Amino acid sequence: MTKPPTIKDIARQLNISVSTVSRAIRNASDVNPETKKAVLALVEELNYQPNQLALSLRNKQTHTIGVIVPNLDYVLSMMVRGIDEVALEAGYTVMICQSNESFGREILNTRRLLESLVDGFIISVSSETKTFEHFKKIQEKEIPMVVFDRVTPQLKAPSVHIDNVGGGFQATEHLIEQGYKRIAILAGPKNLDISNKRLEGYLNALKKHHVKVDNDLIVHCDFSQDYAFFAAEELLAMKKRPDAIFTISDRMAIGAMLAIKKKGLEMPHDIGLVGFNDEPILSLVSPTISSVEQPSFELGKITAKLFIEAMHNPEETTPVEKILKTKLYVRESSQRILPK
Amino acid sequence: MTKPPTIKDIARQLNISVSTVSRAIRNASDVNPETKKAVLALVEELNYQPNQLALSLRNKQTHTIGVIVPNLDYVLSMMVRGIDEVALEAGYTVMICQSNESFGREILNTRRLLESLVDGFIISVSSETKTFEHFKKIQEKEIPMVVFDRVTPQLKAPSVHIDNVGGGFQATEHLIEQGYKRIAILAGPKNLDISNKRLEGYLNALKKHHVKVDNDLIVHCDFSQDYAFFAAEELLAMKKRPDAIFTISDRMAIGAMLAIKKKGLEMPHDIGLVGFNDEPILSLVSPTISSVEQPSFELGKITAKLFIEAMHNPEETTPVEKILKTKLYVRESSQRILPK
DNA sequence: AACGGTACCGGCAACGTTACCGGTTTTCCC
DNA sequence: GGGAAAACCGGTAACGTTGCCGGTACCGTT
Repeated sequence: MTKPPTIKDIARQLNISVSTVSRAIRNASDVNPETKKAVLALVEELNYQPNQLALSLRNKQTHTIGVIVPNLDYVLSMMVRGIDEVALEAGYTVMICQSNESFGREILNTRRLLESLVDGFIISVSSETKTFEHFKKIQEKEIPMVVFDRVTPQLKAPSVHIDNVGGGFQATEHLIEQGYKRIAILAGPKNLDISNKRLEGYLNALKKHHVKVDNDLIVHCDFSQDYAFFAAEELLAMKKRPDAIFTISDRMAIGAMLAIKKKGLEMPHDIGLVGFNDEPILSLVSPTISSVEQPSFELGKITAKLFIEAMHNPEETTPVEKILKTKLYVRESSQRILPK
Repeated sequence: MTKPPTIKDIARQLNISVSTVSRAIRNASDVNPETKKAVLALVEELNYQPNQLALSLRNKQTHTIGVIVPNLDYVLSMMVRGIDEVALEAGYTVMICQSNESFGREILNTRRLLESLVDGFIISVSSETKTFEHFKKIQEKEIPMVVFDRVTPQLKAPSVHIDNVGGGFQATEHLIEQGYKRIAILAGPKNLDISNKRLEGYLNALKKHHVKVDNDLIVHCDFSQDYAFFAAEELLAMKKRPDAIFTISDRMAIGAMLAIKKKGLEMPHDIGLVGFNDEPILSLVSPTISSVEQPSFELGKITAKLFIEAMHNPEETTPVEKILKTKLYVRESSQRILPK
């Protein structure tokens, strides 16, 4: 285990002081070109690499960003790739932690990353999270933080997310326009803002088109396919069953699709279905499923850019909020009226 | 920006030396119980957290593992979750870097992680990677390293992977037993060991059952669905077209499926299809697609465990190699003969 | 010859922590 | 009561780096 060379080794071999070596390596000023050349030559020869730990200790920054995500499903892993892309470019290394949708795990991750002295946080909250004390700690220490995708009004921080209200509206209005009358929504956990917003969009669309809201058609369950399946089964077992379902995620849409098939109903004739996220799988199943697309990769990139900005203007007064537009992709599952 | 409290602050407030504080905090020995109590009380009050950077600098270890993966698709993100799980338990923080299947990016990631002075590496190589100098650098520095999933004989290191030969064999033998005569294989890039091994299993199965190898039925393409689609189209356009296709990934199986449907062929009657990975999507498409399952989450956990072992026995002579069994899931796409 | 300026360099302290050594006081035992 | 051991504590150096300050040598100017 030959220890890596340090600035001291170079100084010793060249019979000069460490200060001079240090200066030679970065700051051209105040150092004889000859000396500098000698130092750089030796740097090359010994393959000297500055010790980042020592630098971090001295400069009080680690050039590391802590990213906390609830999971690494299709959407989030795209977003993470976007974050990674931009961060790497800007000289940051990213530490990705998965909370696995667990509140406890999220707290642990936060603590670990704080201990690692990351320069900042990029966060998407877990579905279990209802209190935000662990994140407040970050803010108390005045460490930059940006939330993305799963944001929450309870956390005053710069945020990047899609227009969830708009997305919910797009999906619902589309179903209305296709002539569906009893449109149900499979929403997520009630504490998740992302779910509430999509629900809000759903309600907005109903209101705009003077459709009466039926609370029996609003169902909350968790994001998993299985839960969505059971929830959809219950919906379909109602006396006056819905003739369309809007699910706020594609995973749930798959669950709903399975329930619909099991019940023997035909899409889009008997019932319409629209999901959210536009995962590739939707064009592979039969019938293909309509969905609201969000620009995941782009969103990740924008988040990282915003973070880096926030990093450089530490004292921004009003937290920025960036909202990205969604786009509805209409497929077989909801298209009763063919476009002319 | 109130600076976090240090051991010095505590010492000053209690009028004792930093050495004593340091001892009080971890090593019970050589410190008066009274003093210790006072220190711990103040630790609590000030909410003191040891500075990991300083610790790392001193102890020459960062308790951080660098993980490099080519992407975060279904299989790899499961594996990463397994790694994360075990590492976190053992007190390590994980830095996940995606190479995006790019050789250059992989090198950059390696360098960055080396600079970050991670305690070790857990690596799955990109599909572009043909030379391994960048990883050799890790070994020269005698930093522990474990490779997983996408391993390569060119890299002498402890490794964890599935039995790729066995998996390829299972899939192919199954197709033979179902009565398919001209079985094609869609393999991956030629430099990927993982692909070559599955191909080897394919050849083994043919040999065992005295089926003649037809080189026209062995096609190499990259892992993407689109490429697989085109490759499958070409296969199906042959004069003597294959009556079964084994693809070494599910993404490719999807591509092949689309080509088969476009051609108007029926699975499993006209043609059989078996994929690899057993992604959930396979049971959602129609027909459902058979596939070779690998225990991804488990594999990740085992990898991390092996890494931690390697960490503690730095001078292991023979690199361990752990091989996990695969399991074939037979679905509609390949089941011509119904089980009795 | 005296002075000011510049080019170059080295020493010290500091970032936060701990290992090691040496010192003082107390306790214990014969 | 003397000596040894135990209990407790503080100072120093070190991990690798850089900012700051002060110092020397040389040059050109008056």
